[in-house]
Amino acid sequence: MLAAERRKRIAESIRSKGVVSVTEMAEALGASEITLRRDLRVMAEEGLVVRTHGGAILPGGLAHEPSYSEKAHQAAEEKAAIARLAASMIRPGDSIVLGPGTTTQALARLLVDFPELTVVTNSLLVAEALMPASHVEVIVTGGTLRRPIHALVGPATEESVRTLRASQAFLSGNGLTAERGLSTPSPLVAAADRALAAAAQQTVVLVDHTKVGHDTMCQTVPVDRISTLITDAGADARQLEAIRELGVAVLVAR
Amino acid sequence: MLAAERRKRIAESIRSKGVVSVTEMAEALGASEITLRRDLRVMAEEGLVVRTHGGAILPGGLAHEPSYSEKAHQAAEEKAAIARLAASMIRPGDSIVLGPGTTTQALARLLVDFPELTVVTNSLLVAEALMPASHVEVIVTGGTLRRPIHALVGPATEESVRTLRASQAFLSGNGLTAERGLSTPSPLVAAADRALAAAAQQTVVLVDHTKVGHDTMCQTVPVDRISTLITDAGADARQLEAIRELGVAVLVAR
DNA sequence: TAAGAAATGTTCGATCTTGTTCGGAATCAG
DNA sequence: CTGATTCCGAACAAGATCGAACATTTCTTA
Repeated sequence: MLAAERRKRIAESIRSKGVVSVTEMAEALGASEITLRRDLRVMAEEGLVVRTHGGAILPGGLAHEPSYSEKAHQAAEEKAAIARLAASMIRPGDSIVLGPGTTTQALARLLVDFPELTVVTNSLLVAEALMPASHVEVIVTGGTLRRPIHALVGPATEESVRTLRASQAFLSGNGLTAERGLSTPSPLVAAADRALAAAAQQTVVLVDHTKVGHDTMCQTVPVDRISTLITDAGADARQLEAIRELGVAVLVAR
Repeated sequence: MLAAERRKRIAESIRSKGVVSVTEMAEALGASEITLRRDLRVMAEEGLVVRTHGGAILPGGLAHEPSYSEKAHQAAEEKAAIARLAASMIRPGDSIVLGPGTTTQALARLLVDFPELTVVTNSLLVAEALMPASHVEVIVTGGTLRRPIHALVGPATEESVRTLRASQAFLSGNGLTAERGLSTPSPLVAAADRALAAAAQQTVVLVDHTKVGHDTMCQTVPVDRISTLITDAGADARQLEAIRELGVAVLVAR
């Protein structure tokens, strides 16, 4: 295994998952931990990653430093798989909407080398992730900063999306059921999500299995407004079937 | 085996896998390692590959220039001093505007523990810096992402500031002279800066000494619209005097 | 066929990379 | 707060890779 090849794999892994662990990568690449640490140190000096205890995360500071352990265990692998499947639905020249959330952020990172694309987002994490995507035009909605999700919400957000039209909106949330559709705990976030969905012809919902069957306070998008659902293999089959019967194309990422 | 054929095979291999190893290719092509090294050296001179220890990789893959983070370290001490002085001008309960730039970002970092404050900004770096500032309400303008300065510009930016009013606008720029006022190289950025300044009763300009006396393409704020200038001790005294005579309060941070 | 030129291979000391050990620092669990 | 665990980097040793210089082969040309 060449050093350059190793670093490339590290870069890929960190771009799709947002985080890498020294131990995991050492095992996956068949190298010792000290070698991985040396790689990460070099990459950190080049600004490609930011070193943390036990691994590294993407640079850009916006991703509030998740001390690794926090973020790593939250279904990062599943989210990356969902993001990959979602990315395959996007065509060059499209205009798309990306909502807040770590899954949409993972999707954004996959669009870095995309040729010709316009992305509308209210998520600062998505905007940050698309910073190196030189062929992607990024339009950020205005609004009030909602710290927990690093996104913009409020009347200004809804107003600034009103004049925009996109082909697809990729949204995430905290809960999804067949009865109530996509939901989040905050009314402000829900209103912003609704506005984003209204700006697109199709709404694609990205949620990992931990959210399927859950319901939270505020409905953002009813099921009949969802055209596609992308989730992972761990999702409850009965819920998925119920959602599918309501006319939603349900895709399971692997 | 002809040299040309060998190089062709090397090029094929590197295109499909992204990397080649000297040892592997030597064995696969039945040539010695020194020959492969010579081939790679020639191909590297032609820009077809990038040489690494043990092999070569595709060019451009890891091309990453840390232009921004580099700039952040220039005159960091002076910028911090300017930011401190600027922060002393802000009162609890104020509404202020922060423009793009590393100096305004430094100012934002000083406001983290500020009680009661509303900040309007088009800079993602400022928004990021204010993420932990739990008592500061952050309003981000909409707009198109301008990557080099991590800020939002364009008609949407100007539109979204139109309904806002603040007491002070803290702006930076790439050049400042008595004749032409504050200037930046980009018309889009200049228009955004003008809109920000128009939303505030007073305009405070923050520039370190390296920018005083410089002039760049697009004027953002004429001198008679500047109420206060904050710079550091290295600035040209004659320029400062000329600016002061035009009615600007000139403060020198130490 | 023979001489010269170009490409290729071999040897060898220098350099770079990698892995192991170990003491210290950071983080976590209780 | 404390002890245990994990992670980190320094220093050294082992192995791999490098280029220079020279030897060898292959190709060209007369």
